[in-house]
Amino acid sequence: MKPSEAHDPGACGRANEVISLVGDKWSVHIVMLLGTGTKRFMEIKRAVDGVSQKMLTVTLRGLERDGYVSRTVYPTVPPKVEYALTDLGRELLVPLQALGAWALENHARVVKARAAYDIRAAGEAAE
Amino acid sequence: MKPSEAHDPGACGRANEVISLVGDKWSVHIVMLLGTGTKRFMEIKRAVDGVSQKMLTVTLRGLERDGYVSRTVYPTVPPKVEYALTDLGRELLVPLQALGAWALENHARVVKARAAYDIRAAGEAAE
DNA sequence: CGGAATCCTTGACGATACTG
DNA sequence: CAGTATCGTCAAGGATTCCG
Repeated sequence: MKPSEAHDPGACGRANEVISLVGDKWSVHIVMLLGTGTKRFMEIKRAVDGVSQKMLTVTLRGLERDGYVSRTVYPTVPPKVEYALTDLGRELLVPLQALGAWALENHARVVKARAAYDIRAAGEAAE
Repeated sequence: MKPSEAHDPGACGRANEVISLVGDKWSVHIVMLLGTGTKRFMEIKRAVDGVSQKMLTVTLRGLERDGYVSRTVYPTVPPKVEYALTDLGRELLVPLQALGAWALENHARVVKARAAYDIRAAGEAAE
């Protein structure tokens, strides 16, 4: 899609399904993390700070359903479940990391813009 | 943590502030749309299907605060307010469109994976 | 260990009405 | 036209508990 092109509704609808995944706070974390290699459930839980076990389960299910993540159960005692990126997941990692890199590079500018905005807003409120 | 092990907690925290913007369903739509040129409030509302007036206002405020979007008020009657991407916004557009392009290209694979998963799930439930 | 089930709180969002 | 304000709903998500 060229930038000059109009905002195609149909395309955006379809793209949204994938993008909404990025919207899920934890999905991005997990995909990034699994980009570094196969992990077990508890490893992910420890690595992704602040995630509840429920949300982790739900998120992993969603990623598995969408074909980004594979889930392998070893029927041992105690149970052992490994999560890894699929080919699709590894491909998704590319634009995702591009976005992440941009975010890191430009985070300071966003913070600065926010501070400037808040000062302006405070000034107008006082006037 | 080494660069090869991409998931640096501090970095992810900072990156999240920007990525969480992508999480906002409407923000992406709007940034993409404004990528095609300056728009008025009602133009955006009409173009972005399903957005309520309130959410549009809130989202635009957020984008303005973060420095992605500029807001220009013409004190005429009736009022006229124009929204456009800032330099920062246009730069964000790059990784965002990369993600959007990926989403469009691979949407079919996700749908397929989802269908396969659902069939598997149904089968297990029946067994 | 991994996960399912339950309850419960919060805040995100939509609908509506009003203002400049 | 471009908002602001208020209210009600509703589901996402956290805490907890039980199971294989």
